[in-house]
Amino acid sequence: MNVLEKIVNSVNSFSKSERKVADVILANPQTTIHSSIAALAKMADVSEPTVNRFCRRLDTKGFPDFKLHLAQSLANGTPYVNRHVEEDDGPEAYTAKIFESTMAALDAARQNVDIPTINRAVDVLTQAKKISFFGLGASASVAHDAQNKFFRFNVPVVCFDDIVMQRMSAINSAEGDVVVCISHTGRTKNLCDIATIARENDATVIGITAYDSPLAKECTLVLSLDVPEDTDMYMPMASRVAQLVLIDILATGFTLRRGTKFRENLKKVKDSLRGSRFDKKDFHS
Amino acid sequence: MNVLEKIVNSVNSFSKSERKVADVILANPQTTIHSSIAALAKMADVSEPTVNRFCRRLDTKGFPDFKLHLAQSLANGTPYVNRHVEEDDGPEAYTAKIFESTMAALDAARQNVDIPTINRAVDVLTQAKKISFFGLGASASVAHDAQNKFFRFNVPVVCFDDIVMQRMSAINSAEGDVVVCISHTGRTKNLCDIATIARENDATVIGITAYDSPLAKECTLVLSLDVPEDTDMYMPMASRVAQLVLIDILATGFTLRRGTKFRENLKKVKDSLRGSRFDKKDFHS
DNA sequence: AATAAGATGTAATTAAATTACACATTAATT
DNA sequence: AATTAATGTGTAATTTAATTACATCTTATT
Repeated sequence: MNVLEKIVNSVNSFSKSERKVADVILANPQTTIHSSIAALAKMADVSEPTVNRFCRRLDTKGFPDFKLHLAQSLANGTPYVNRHVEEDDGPEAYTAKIFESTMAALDAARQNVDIPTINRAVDVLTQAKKISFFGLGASASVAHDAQNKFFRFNVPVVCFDDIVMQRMSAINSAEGDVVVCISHTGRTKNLCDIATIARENDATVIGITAYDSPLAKECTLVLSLDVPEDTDMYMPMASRVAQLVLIDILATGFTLRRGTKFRENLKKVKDSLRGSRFDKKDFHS
Repeated sequence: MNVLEKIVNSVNSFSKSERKVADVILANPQTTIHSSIAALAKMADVSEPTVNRFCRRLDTKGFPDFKLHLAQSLANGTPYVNRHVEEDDGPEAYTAKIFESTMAALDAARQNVDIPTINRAVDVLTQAKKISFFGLGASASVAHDAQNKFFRFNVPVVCFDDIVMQRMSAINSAEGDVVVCISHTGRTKNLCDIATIARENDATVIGITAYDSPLAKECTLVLSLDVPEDTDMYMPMASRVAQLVLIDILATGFTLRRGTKFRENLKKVKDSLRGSRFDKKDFHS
C-alpha cells in the first residue's frame, strides 16, 4: 500500500493536529514533496515536530523519507500488472491493458530467466557448425525472427515451420549442430519428436520452453521464461514477446562474444539494405 | 523524460567524476534514494559538492530534489530505461539491459500510439473481406505472427514475405480488402510499391510504420510507434516487439468488436490443438 | 476536582546540504 | 615545451533543515 492510500485509510486514527497535516498533504500532495518541514508545518498550522511525528506514524523514517514515499505514490502511471481485458473495454482500455500486461510479463520473465543457462546457450551457439530454429504455430514466427537475427552472423542457419522439413533437417543433424526448439507449453508432440531426433543424432538441443514439460525433458539446455499467459483471448501474446526478447538476448550475447571486428560485419549486412530503401534525405514530407 | 533516462542519455556529457556518480546511482538506484549526499559521495569516491553539481546538471534544485525525482522514476517498481549494451557487458548485464530497453520501448510506444487510429484500424479490419499482411526482413516475422492471430477469426488472411507474391496479391486486391504493410523505417521501396498498388486497386492500406515516411504517405491509415531504436547492435529489436504488441492490440480489438459468441469460436480453434499435444495430466516430470 | 495519559509546541541540538574558495587537471595557444 | 585559460574537483565554512529533549497544555477518567 502506498503512503497516500495509507493516509486516507488511517485518517480516523489521527489526532487533531495530525489530521490537519493530513488534510494539507492530501489537498496539495504535489506541493508537499517540494516543501520543507517548516513550510508544511506552517501550512497546516502546526509545529514542526508534529509533522515529524505524523511522518513516523506512517512508518517512515522521518520527514525526508516521507517525502520520498509520497513522491513514489504520486509518480504517475500504475505499476505494470497483468490486467485482463474485459468484455466492455474501449480501445483506450484494451490498448493500455495489453501494453501493461506485456510489460508485466517481460518483467516476470526477466526475474525468472536463468543467466548461467543463457550464458551456456550463447557458448553453444557461438561454437555451432549449424543452427536450426524450429517452432510451430505462434512459435513459428519467433523461429523466423531468430533466423533473421542469426543469419547475419554468417553462420549456417535454417528455420522450418513445416513438420516434415523439420524432421528431415533434424535427422540430418550431427555433432556440433545446434537445434533450438521453441514452444511455450512444451507439449507439442511433433516438436518433442524433433528434439529427440536431433539429440539422437548428437546435436545440442536448446529448448525455449517451460521447465517441467515433455519438450524440456528432451533438451540439452532449457531456457524457461515462466510468463503468466493471458488465457482470456485464447491466443499466445505475452509469452511470444518474451521469447522474442530472449532471442534478442542470445543474439546480443553472440555478437558480444565474437568481438568488435565481427560487429563491423553486422554493419555491412545492414548497409547492404541501403539500395533497397528510400534515402532519408531523398524524402521530405 | 524521467531523471533515470536523463542520466543514461547524458552519460557522455558527464565529466569523469560525474560519471562515477552516475554509475553508482544506476547500479543501485533504490539505495540512492535512501542515502545522504555524504554516503553517495563516498560510494562514488567523489566529494559531496560533486554529487551536488551532478544533481544540478540534471536540472534539479539540489540533492534532496534529485532524490525526489529519482524516487518518482523508480516508482513503477523497476527502472525501465533504454540502456545501451556495452562491449564488456557480461550475460547478467546485457540480459538486464535488453529486457529493460524493450520495456522502455513498449512504454514509449504506449504513450505515443494514437488510440483513435487504432480504433479505426479495428473498424476497417472487422469489415474486411480479406486481410493481407506484408512485411520484409525482420518485419516479415511480424506479418507471420499477425497471420497466425487473424486466421483464427475465420476471415480470409494471407501473408507473404516474398516480394513477387506480395505484388501479385496486391494487384488482385479489391474494394473491401485490407492490406497491412509493416515496416519500421517505412523506407523499404518494395513495400511502398505494394502499398501504392493496393491503394490503386481500392484496398484499404494500414501501415504499421513511422509517420513521416514514404510508406506512410501511401497508406490510408498509419499506426506509428515511435520507438527509439537501439542502433548499437545493427538489428531491429525493440521496434519489432512493439509492432507485435500492436498486432495483439488489433487482434484483441477485433475479437471484442465481434462479441462473445465469436469468442467461443476462438476457443474451438485453440481446443483443436489438443490432439497434437501431450496432455498436462499425461505428463509427470 | 485531581491526576494521569496523551498531544502539542518551544528551544536546543544534530545532521545534512550548500556555498565559497582554493587547488588541480586538462586543453589551447604561443 | 611552456604558459595561460578554462574546466573540473575537493576542503572547509556556512547555511539550512530536521530531529530531539523537554515543558506545557488538553482531555479523559476517577
